[in-house]
Amino acid sequence: MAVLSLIGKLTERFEAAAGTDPELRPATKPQFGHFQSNAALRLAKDQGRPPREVAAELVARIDVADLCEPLEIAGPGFINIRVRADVLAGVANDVLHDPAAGIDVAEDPGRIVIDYSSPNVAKLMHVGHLRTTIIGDCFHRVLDATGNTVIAQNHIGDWGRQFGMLIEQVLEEDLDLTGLDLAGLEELYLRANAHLTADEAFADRSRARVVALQAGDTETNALWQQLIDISKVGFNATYDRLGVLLTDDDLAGESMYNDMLAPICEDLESRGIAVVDDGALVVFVEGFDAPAILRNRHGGYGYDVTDVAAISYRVNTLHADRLVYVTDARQHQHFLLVFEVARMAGYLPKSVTAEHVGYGMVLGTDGKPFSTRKGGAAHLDDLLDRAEEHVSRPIAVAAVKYADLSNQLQKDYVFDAERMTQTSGDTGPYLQYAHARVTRILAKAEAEGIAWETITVLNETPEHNLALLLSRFGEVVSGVAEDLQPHKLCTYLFELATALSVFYEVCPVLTAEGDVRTSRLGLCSAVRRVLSRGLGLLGIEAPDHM
RNA sequence: GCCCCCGUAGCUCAGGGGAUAGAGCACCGCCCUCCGGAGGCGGGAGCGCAGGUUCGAAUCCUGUCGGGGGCGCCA
Repeated sequence: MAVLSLIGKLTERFEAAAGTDPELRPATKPQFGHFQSNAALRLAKDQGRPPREVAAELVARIDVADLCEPLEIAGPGFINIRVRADVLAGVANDVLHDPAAGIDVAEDPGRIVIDYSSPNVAKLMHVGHLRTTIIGDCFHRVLDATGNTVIAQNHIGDWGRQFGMLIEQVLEEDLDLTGLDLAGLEELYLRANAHLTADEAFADRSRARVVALQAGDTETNALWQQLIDISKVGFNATYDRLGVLLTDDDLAGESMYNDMLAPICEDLESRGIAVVDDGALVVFVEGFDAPAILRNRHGGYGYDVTDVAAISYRVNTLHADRLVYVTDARQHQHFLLVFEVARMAGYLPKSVTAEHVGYGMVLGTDGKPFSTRKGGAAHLDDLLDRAEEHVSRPIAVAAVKYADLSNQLQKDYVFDAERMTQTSGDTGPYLQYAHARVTRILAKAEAEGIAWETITVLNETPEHNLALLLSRFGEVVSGVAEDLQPHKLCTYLFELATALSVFYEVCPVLTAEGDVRTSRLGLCSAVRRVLSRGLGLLGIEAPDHM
């Protein structure tokens, strides 16, 4: 049984007395106590009475003496709440002993498909893939921790016209693919692309090769499979370096939907949802100026219909009840359009939600799209290399992930390797440090044979602040599971780490005595668990020493 | 031309109806016989602009300016 959050308990009591959601919020200033309610201000409006009078009446009716100090009315009619010290010790103790560290299982856990990462075969992962991979991994962890069944779908680009030219180029060079790695394939890609634009005959052969691939020609498909296998090795090397959850089991490339495309077109056309316009089969959707193009006038299928097919597969075969897409923000309208088409088709029922989480670009410190020092298009590994110029690998990865997740996803963000790897300030390494330091204290206590079991007494303000923060962890995590905004978890963890530093200043742990010492050790232990768990949800390791 | 996203401190970012708008970095001043000072305390400095809704607007609405992006057969 998860810990019922403090704010949850208080809300119940207030609601019982006030008959309305008290909208409890953490107090904006320490002198206002721990929480505040503005309920009286709203009620006063409806009742046409002075707010302070309404507040006074509420205070008289609300029964929270077992949880709080006497309620106070302040300003125009705010009700300020200060939680009793013994209650704070109790909630900290609950977190300490809760195996989930206060994370609640979702009320209505579901099957959630997350579409993320999605690199292209025969190409190295580039800057943009950093964000989708990190963000999707965080969603994966958070949604899993809150009791959902998460199905990752790595929608790799393993189908389409480019394979015609790639395979033709391999045949023409009589290239032995077995000796190549992903970087080698990318070079092949560049050669093929240059060849394509320069040589009409080659372009014709490439088009024919695409047809052969789709027709299942043996030699063509064998080469295609080789390209994919080599690419997978390259992708996995990057995933290992990043420490994300993706495996080959999550691969669900575009090619998977190939056989679904023609039937979908037939289905939609026969029902009058899709129409032929200018030679192409399209779906017009109200509110969108351009239609979705299912099949182009040459009979080829594009990404619109592939994404519709993917929705159908995820709903009908994977039985998802929530679809999450993590791609860059420029594709936002595309996905809204595709969702709408799938709704019109009935492939995406009302009971299934579909969300596109768009993220902004990665910028260099000059404010322009991030590029290599030479000015070229940056690969994902270039970014990690840049961070590793300042700190060792595990810390560099933490720094990059935290920098990515700690601001609002839809905004562009500045990749400043030097700043993000600092161990002071709002950074990943700072949080890792906080975890390492508190771990050290606990280890020392253990080495000295000092045991701690229960948090019984918390008398100092910094202890209260830590306990209050601990009590909020569960709701912060459910919030991220709900609205998919990981920066809120980052902010929370940074506040917790900062509160821990303040605590150290005034509350000696090992040199304290009796219940005070065991309580402080317990508090440290609970904070350590939440830091570790919280970082884990961001996909960041929490080392015991640095 | 239409549509989407974003304008908060010198810089990087939180806050998205509620009290005197917060943090980090940088800068200045204090605090080290102290479990990890990779700290703590204090200081200066800000909601692009104009209307509107509201008891109350950085937050919601409209307009406007600025930046980025998207607009039929690429993904």
